[in-house]
Amino acid sequence: MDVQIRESEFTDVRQIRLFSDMKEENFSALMQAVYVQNFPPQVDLISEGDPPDFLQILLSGGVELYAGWEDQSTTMAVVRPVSTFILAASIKDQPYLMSARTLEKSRIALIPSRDVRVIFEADTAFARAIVTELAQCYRSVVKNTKNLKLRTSRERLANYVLRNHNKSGRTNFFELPIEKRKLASLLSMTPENLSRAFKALGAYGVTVNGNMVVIEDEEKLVAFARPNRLIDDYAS
Amino acid sequence: MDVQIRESEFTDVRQIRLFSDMKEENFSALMQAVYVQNFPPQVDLISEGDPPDFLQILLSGGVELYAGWEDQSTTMAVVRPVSTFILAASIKDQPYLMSARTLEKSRIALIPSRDVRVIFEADTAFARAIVTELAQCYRSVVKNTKNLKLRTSRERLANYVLRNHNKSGRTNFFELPIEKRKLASLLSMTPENLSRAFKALGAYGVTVNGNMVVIEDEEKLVAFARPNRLIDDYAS
DNA sequence: TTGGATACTTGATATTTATCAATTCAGCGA
DNA sequence: TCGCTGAATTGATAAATATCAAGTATCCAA
Repeated sequence: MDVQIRESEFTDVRQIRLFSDMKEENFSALMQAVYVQNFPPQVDLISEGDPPDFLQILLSGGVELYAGWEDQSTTMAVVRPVSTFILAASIKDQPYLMSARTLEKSRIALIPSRDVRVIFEADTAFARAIVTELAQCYRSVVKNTKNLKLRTSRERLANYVLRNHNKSGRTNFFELPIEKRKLASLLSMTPENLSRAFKALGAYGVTVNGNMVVIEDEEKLVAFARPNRLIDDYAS
Repeated sequence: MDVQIRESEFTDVRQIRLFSDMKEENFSALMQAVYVQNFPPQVDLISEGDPPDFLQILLSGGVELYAGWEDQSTTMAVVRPVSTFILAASIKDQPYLMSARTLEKSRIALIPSRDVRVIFEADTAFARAIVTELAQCYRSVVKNTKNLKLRTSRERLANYVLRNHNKSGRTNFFELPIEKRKLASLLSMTPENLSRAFKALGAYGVTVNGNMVVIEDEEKLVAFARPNRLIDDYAS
């Protein structure tokens, strides 16, 4: 059942970089076209190859972007609120390259791609924001490619642990935000390999218990992971 | 020694999608700021981590984009004329994520990034073209990620052969546009592995002699490579 | 609280890919 | 044309990663 966007969500969406600078009237016009839906976990939102009818905004919950080939499938990214996804397809009006499914109970706002393209033509601030967003997305994927091509699976895991450690305030522990088999796929490894890789990081002061990861000796882990701002820094 | 842009190159540049729709006066303004340089082969043009002073346009020759981490290095892409590179860094004014070097004798036009950003604000057609270009770049890297994560090295090579076969007019043969060790790096494999992979493709009608690749049985190769438009189609 | 489903882990083994070493081959300048 | 240099190939081996098969832990619903 489709529902209205809530006042607080309206504010959240307005604060996304993509929309924050656009003219009030254009933002309102976009929000007129929006509709919001609630989804249970594990629901397919879009399938790769489909035409991009909507730009989607995750309001709450979590979404997995994944892609397949023949009988294989791999997790490409995890989206957390509040942010948009599949912007490039919407803008180019080209088929989705990735599928998306909810990880958990999620609320998602849908803006018809047509409306996005219309406002894009009309609002220069919006156009500028889209450029920034796309450039950011592009750079993220390039970093990910470097991560994949230049590092072993253990090194990828070690840097993943460090990134989450930093993201969660350097408190020397954090909870894995996704289940391990999805993390394995995201890092391009099998669940078995991930399990063993975690064990191997024990030598560098990392211990895992369920979803809880503890970093006992950050220095040692850094020495092994050798993080690099041109790969691991999400900001730049 | 810096030189002037040639009349024919001016026309070539004007025809790049990125510039084709912009106002004459703005294009002229950009071209005023341009300077052109000739480079011998194997010259470093930019280094990852550097600030993006210029948007570069390859007029003739060839450029390799590569990236490193610790003592490793990998080829990320090969640029052919006439096209721009490192647009995202220029627009975002963020450090380059990749280094670039000439593969052969090359002519390159340099536009100060500052000028690009100024004209970007002033010319909506240019802004729109930049969005299209960035979306295209993003989608290319996503396809590449799928290629890397979902396929074995032999499958990547088989699909590489098929793509070049199609690009060169389906004449059942083509010449490798780069040396094999760079191709190996591009496909994320070692030169030794590439050599053996080519040999293995013999079973599917592919023979290699120096830089010449012959496809004797396209059907058989397709059956092995299983190309997919959401990975191998550069257009969409 | 209990049973069943599913994720996770562990061990054994297979496959893929990388590394190292030794030739062979090809291009190029003297 | 010769000889040098670096690329490419080949063989042997090692390392990384995947697969298969149990077993264990965990979560959730009845």
